Amino acid sequence: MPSRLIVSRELADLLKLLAHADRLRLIEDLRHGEKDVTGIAQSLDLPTTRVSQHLAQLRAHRLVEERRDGRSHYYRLAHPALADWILEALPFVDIRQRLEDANHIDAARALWSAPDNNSH
Amino acid sequence: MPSRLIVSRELADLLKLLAHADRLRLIEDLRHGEKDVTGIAQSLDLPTTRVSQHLAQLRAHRLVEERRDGRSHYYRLAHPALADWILEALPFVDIRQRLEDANHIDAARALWSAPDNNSH
DNA sequence: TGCAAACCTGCAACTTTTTGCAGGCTTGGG
DNA sequence: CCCAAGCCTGCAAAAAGTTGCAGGTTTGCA
Repeated sequence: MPSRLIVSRELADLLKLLAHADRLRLIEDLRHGEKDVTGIAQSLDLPTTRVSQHLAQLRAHRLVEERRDGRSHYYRLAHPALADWILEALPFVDIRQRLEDANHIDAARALWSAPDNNSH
Repeated sequence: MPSRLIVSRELADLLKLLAHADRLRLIEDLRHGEKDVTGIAQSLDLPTTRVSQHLAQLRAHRLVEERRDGRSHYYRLAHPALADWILEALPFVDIRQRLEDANHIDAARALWSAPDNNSH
């Protein structure tokens, strides 16, 4: 039984789901608590339709959970540890391109880890 | 300055690079040491052309390094820690779909972590 | 009841990736 | 020198992913 093959496909699906700048920012945005679609759209400066489409994908794979209250749909990360795991990839991002400016990643990591301060 | 935006794009590029079943298997295959293109192609059961194309992508992003010896090109992971990081995503793969058969992932993890034994 | 806010989905146009194939380069051996 | 092994790249067809828009649903409020 080709277990390795199956797992690699499923892992690839997960990574594919995460491999989009909007969705990564969205996950980062939900890192410090739930938020409604309009709120996310505003803080990421994206049309709500697009945010909704990204959320639909994340929802289909159970990476986010929804809570409805009135007209608003509040989303939260189903597994916050996944966001932590993503942050651990930052050193590799750095390596991937050039070793010269290894410091701007440190700055970015600080930004991402910090509570939301609207510094896009 | 939109640091967050830049980082999310670069992170997305990295994830995109990894988000392919062949490339994940390839990285896993190199986990226990260097190997030449033909060797990789055989153990993954893929045409050498395809392996070569995947390697070109990984090489372009400095995720693998090359060593030539005679007619063979030997590849190795530039950063083995990245392979470890990938394995840490397996619990999320499991979560992503259904919680019922959480055990087949454990089996797969064992397979992936074990030294190469040709059990595809 | 009527209207608007907040979301969601379907769909078509567009962009990006993947894949196989044809052809090219380099190395080692006869 | 010539051939074959081993690998690489270019290219076009196919597949997959993204995006904006039009239109739909539900909820709250007057």
